[in-house]
Amino acid sequence: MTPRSKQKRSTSQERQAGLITAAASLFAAKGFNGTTTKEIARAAGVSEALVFKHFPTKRALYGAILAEKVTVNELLEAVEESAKKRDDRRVFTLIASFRIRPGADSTLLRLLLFSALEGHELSEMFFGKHHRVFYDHLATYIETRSAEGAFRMVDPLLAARAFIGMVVHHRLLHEIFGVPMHRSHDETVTTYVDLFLTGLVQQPTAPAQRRGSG
Amino acid sequence: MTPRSKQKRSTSQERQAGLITAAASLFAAKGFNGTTTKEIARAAGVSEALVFKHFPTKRALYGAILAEKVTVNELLEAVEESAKKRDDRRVFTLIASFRIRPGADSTLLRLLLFSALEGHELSEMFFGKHHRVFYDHLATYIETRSAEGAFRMVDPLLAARAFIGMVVHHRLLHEIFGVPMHRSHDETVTTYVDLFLTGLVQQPTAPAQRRGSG
DNA sequence: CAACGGTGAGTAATTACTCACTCACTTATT
DNA sequence: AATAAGTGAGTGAGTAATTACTCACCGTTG
Repeated sequence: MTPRSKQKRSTSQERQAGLITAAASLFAAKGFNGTTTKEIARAAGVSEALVFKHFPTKRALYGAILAEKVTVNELLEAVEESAKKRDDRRVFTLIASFRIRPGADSTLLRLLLFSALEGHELSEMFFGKHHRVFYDHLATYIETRSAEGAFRMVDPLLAARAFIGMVVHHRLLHEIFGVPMHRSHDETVTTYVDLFLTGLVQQPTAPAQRRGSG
Repeated sequence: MTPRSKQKRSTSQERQAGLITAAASLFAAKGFNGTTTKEIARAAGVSEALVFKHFPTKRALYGAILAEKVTVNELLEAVEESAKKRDDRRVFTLIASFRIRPGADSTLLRLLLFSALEGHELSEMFFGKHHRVFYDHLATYIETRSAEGAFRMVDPLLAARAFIGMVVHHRLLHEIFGVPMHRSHDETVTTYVDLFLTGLVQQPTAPAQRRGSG
C-alpha cells in the first residue's frame, strides 16, 4: 500500500468529510437557499457532479451536516462533577464559559438558526442535541437545589432557560449581530453568573439593621 | 375623489403598502433567498411586473420593509414613567411583558434574524431600532439605580443585556424553535423579573441571625 | 388625450441535477 | 511477469426548470 507518491484520489469517506466541512461553512454563512451546489463543489475542490455522487440531493447533504454536528458530552460530565459537590457557582460558570468561550466558532450557532428559520426537518433534532440537553440538565439541578433549600422555589425549567438565555443571547449579539464585547470573557461570565445567582437588587450587608417590612 | 363604486385600481401608496405587507410575511417565513418575486406578486394579488414598477429590485423591496418596520416608542414612554417613580419591578415587567406579550407575531423577530444571518446591509439599522434602544435605555436606568445604592454595582450594559437576553431567548424558543410555553404569560414574566432582581439563591429571611462572612 | 395603474409575454442568467464518459488502481487469468 | 477485466473516483457538458427583471402594450380615469 502506502501510496506515498502523490495520491490523486481520495477515499469515499475522505471526500464525504471534505464535502461536509466545505458545505457546512457555506450553509452557515449563507443559509441553505443562499448556497449553490457549484459553490460547495468549488470549496471542496471537486466537480459539481461528484457532489451528487455522494449525496443524492442538496438537501440530503444539508441533513448529513446537521446529523453529524452533534457533540456536547464533555461539558456535561464536568458539570456533573461540580453538581455533586453542590458548587453552584461553578456549575453555572462552567455552562456559561462553555457557551461564551472565545474560540468557539459561530458555525454551529448560525447553522442552528438557519435550520430553524428555514424550517428544516432535522432542525428540531439539531436543537435537541445542542440545547435541550442543557435545559434539562440545568433544570434538574435547580430543582434539586430548590428542594434542598439552597435555591428559591421557582419553576426550574424557566429558571434554566433564563440563565441559558442570558448566555445564548450574549453569543447572538456578538456572533450574529456583530455587537462588540466590551468586557473580557471572564468578566462577562462572572457578571452573568453573579447576576443570576444573587440578583440585581442590593442585598443588605449589615442585617443587624431592621429590614423595612412595608 | 372618492372612487366609491368599485375601485379597480389602487393608488400607488396602497399598492406599495400591500406589497410590503405581503412581502414582509413571506420574507419572514422563508428568508430573502427563499422567497421569489412571483410569490410576492401572487400574495399581493398583482402581476409580477407591477412589483418592479414599485421597487426597482427585489432587494430594494426588502430594504423598504426593514426601513418601515420601526415602531417601539409607546413602550419606552411607559417605561420612562415607571422609571421616574423608581418602580424597579414595574420597569422590568413592562419590558418583559412587551416582548413576551401573547399576541406578538413572530414576523419582526424572524425578519430580524434572517436579515442578520443573511447579512443584509440594513440589518444593523433594523437591529438598532428594535433592540439597541432597549439596552441603552435599560442600561441607563440600571446605572442610575446602582449609583443610588438600590442596585449592586455591575456593568450596566451587561446587566441590561442579561435581562433582555432572558426574555428574547424565551421568544426565540417559543417562536422560532417551537418550544411550548408551559407557563402562562404572566407567570413567565413574573418569574423572569423576580429572578433577575433578586437572584436564584435563597436569601435569609430572618436577618437577626449573624451572616457568615467567609 | 395623457397619465398612470396594470399586465402577458418575454429574456438572459442561474439553478439543481443527470449522463456518458475517462482515468487510476486492484484483482484474476494466463 | 504480462495482460485482461473490473471497480469506483472523478468529470465536462449538458438539461429542464426557475430566477430576477424588462418591455411593449392595454384600459381606466381625471
